[in-house]
Amino acid sequence: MFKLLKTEGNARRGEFTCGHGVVQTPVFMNVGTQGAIKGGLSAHDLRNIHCQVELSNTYHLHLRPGDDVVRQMGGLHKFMDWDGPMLTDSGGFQVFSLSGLRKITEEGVTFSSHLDGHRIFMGPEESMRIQSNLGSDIAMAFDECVENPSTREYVKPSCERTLRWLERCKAEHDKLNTLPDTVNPQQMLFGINQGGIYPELRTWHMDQIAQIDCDGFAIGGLAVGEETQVMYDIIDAVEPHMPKDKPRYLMGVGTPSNIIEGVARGVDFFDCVMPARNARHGKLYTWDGTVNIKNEKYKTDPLPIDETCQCPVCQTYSRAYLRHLFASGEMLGMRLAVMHNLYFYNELMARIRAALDAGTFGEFRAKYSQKLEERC
RNA sequence: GGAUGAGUUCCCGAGUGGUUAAAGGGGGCAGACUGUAAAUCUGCUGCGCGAGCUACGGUGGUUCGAAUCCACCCUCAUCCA
Repeated sequence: MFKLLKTEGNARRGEFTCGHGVVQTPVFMNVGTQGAIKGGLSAHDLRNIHCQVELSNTYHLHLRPGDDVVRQMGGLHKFMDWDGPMLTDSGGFQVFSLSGLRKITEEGVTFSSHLDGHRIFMGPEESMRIQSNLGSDIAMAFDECVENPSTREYVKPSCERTLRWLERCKAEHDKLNTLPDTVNPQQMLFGINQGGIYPELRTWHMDQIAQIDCDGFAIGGLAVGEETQVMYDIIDAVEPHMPKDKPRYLMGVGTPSNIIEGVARGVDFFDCVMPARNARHGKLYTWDGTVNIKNEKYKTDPLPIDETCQCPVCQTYSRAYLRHLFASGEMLGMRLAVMHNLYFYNELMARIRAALDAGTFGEFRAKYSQKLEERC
């Protein structure tokens, strides 16, 4: 259930309710692919850094420990001790990221496991069954995330197939939700728009999937090779074709600037591995721009990562200490860095929402969209 | 006092006459990362803008040419008195 509270231009302030709580949007979902945030964060940590929605992955959890195991353990919420809203990605991104290890047919995708090479077949029905076993609040449709740029000749039949897959996802999802022993009977389904960098394919595909009764719609297949401006242009093209009364999710995006620009274009949900991965690699976010904490200039810097940041890391530790932890390869360094960056992203969304509430998002965008990308 | 072995660029370490500013590590410095096959990957790492200069313990020598060969010296390690 999505409630649109306020708009400013195309930007939307909303409230999304699912089985595990209410989500204030725009929201950034914190990525825990394998049921854990890389860098050593627990669900308890996620609460402390104001995470609203946790995101995990169908393909990875199917491989290990197995969605049957997760189901037996009471579902992913219980398994990882996260009682808040949760979204599971369908495995569609792995069609892109593991492109050397899979084969696509009308029926679905055969992967060679990146762990041991064994064959795994995943089609729309399999993805839905796995996500049903995981018991997430939002299941994503199984799609093909197509690399950019790909030819129109490739993208057109691909997004037509992704449409057929969505129909199959919807049918299977509805069936699974009514089973007496389903893990999360309130699980919702989001459809995914594809169409590469071709506006007419994108809008055609969006019009088609919008006719299927999904709980929300995502724009997928962006930030996978194209220029940033091309991504924005595609969002601008697709947005008018998206239902106003349902949440929109821009998958896998992005930088703080991408998120601000996405909100400005009418997006409600985001997720990205970037803040966590960058954190593990020493790139940290501040309200003045980014910091590479490994740099020599922070060797004796007594200040926190960001003086204005209220996160548990900035309340306690100096840049010099963080730098030392990275230089020494101490895992605490990564853990603290990830905590900070995810807190920053969650705080970014909170400020975006506050600006929307106050009707000052335009000013916020002007002030921060570029700044947050730059080295400070 | 004697016998062996060893001293290479920030460190370890390869290199036994020219293609060697010197393999490979480490360390250091910097960069990349967008629904996570990533605690990963990529550069740079003697000085100088440059012609070039300075470098393989030291000094001298052999040679067209030496980190590599010779002599002596210094230092270190191990063993014997």
